[in-house]
Amino acid sequence: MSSDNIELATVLNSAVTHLSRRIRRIDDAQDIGRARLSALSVLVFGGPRTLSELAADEMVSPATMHHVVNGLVKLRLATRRTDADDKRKTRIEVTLRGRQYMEDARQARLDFYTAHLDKLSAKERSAVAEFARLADDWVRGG
Amino acid sequence: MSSDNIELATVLNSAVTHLSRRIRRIDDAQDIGRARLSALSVLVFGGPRTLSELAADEMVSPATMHHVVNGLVKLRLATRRTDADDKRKTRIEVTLRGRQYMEDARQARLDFYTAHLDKLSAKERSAVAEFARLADDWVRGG
DNA sequence: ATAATCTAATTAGCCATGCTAAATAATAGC
DNA sequence: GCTATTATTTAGCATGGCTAATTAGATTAT
Repeated sequence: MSSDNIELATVLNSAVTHLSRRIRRIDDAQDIGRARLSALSVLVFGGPRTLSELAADEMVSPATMHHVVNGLVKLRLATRRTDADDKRKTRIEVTLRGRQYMEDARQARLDFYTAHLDKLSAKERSAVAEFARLADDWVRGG
Repeated sequence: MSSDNIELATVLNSAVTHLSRRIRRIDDAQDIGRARLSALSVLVFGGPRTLSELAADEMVSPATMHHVVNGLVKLRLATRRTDADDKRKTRIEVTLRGRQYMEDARQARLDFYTAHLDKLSAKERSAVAEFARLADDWVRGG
């Protein structure tokens, strides 16, 4: 572990922190809260799943996810129904309305990114693409 | 706006989303919640300020920040006192204990980053550094 | 000097989002 | 059939978000 990497980690930590805050502000412009938006995105991009699976994906307790899903269902962004094979399980599925909602929210983020990417050189865009690839590795590898 | 940039924005959005989730898990290992941790970091790195200023920094209402600061003060991570020049204003300042707390929390994040950076080539590290610089620009420029 | 207006924080009430614990119903294993 | 395990829901609490109202202090206008 070199001191250069400590310095780079510090700079990266700061950048990711500030970027996350900025993205949060974009997300906060949506009508629903962060927990609902995040759970909805798991459903939209990952497909239907049981309440417990969704809770595990989001790393919260089933009780918490129960509340979040209540909110999504109330807003007609998702539906819940008993699993066909196991009456104890509840399957959660995104609605068309929820899918459209997510698309709008995602588009707001993409607009932020593309506005900035459009101003970059090919070399800079290449660096961004490389970072995205590395970050994905980090998250997958733990 | 090119379709390549839309694709890159999509990939970057996904990477930042997943990375943020991962960082959140690291932060969640701390005893205090996100709002308190975030407010504390503003005080540690940006210095003492009034309650309203802190609320504005965190983009929440003064009433919300009032509650968050109550929590920090109760845990002795920050102090509050009436401003010397204006009796309506409350100044919030981090304690030594709070400063140490923040350092521990930050170190947990840096450990995550350095563990991954240590495995990168010089070229890859250079891309990460470039991204950090760009992201900072994006956040500053709005 | 006094009154009117503005400002900063606090209180009050409500809702969302976290948790643990307990309860209920369904399923699995013996 | 009975016991143990599993999935969800309910209950209670704390944190963190909001708006509205209140209180006290500061500034401005008369």
